[in-house]
Amino acid sequence: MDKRAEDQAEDDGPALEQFVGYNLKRAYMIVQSDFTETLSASGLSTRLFSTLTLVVQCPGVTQSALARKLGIERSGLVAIIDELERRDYLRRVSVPGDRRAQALSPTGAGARAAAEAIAAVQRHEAALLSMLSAEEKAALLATLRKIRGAGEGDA
Amino acid sequence: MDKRAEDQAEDDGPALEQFVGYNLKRAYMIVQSDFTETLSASGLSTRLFSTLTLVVQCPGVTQSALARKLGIERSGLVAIIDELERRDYLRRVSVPGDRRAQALSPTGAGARAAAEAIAAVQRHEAALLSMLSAEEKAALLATLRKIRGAGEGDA
DNA sequence: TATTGTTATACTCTATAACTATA
DNA sequence: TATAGTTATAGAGTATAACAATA
Repeated sequence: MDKRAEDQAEDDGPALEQFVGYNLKRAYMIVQSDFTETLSASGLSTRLFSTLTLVVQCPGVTQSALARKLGIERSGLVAIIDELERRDYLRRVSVPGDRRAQALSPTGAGARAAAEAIAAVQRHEAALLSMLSAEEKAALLATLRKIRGAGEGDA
Repeated sequence: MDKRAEDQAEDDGPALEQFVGYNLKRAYMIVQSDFTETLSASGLSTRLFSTLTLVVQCPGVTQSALARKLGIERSGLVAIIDELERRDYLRRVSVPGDRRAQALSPTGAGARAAAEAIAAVQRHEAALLSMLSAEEKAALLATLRKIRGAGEGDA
């Protein structure tokens, strides 16, 4: 019995395994790891991917609004936008009515990169979760959205 | 309409919302945030909590085996063990058969702290997820474990 | 006064590489 | 040669606090 098998043979017991939070974290790390690997082909990190995807989806969104959508501070968004602009995936354009704000406008290259990345993630996620039936996957999504509803309203 | 309502009124669309990974991340962040807040009363971080819990549950485990259980590098475990030992929650004890290894032995204070933290997390998690029926929660755990089974075998 | 974008800074978590003492 | 614990170091990712420009 090698070390890996030895670890798995030991029962981690109910203490951690009983928690939704613990299982959520472990499952998330599996999916996140596959996700990161999938994206690395496009040279996109998780942050760049979700930011780019949202900008493509909501062209003209301001940085502050985008930071709220992403659930991060607007100060943290600056470096992400810098990088996406450096890759020519989006541009900061001034907003006519408000000279403080920067609207984010995806370029053609950005839209193409987002579409390709989304397609790749769809393929890889479907393969990774192929052990789940369509019903199971739907039930999982419904439950996860319920949990999100509990916490994201009063955030 | 304030800014928060405005953000929510915009549809984030199918692009990100369709992904299990994205919903897993958002749900995980909700639960993790509640978890961290709950633990802060005991002065425990997530890392300290799960490490201490595992040591209490598997007394005598070595650092290398523990690192594998936690899914982190053994170099990263050193500071965690240092901190738990500093708080007198566990001790490094030499292993008779192998002078390289350090077995981790929980103290009485460590066992008590772990038990209290687990009880607190149980209470808070039950309250946070009170919108889920017992069946829903069981189905969620079963599905999450299936996902874990897919990824943690070949890790 | 409040908000937008920005910078500077620090903190947490984690990984990699190299070292030592053992095996 | 390989493994256990350790150290040093670096890299993400994020948060906080402050600032100038603008509302």
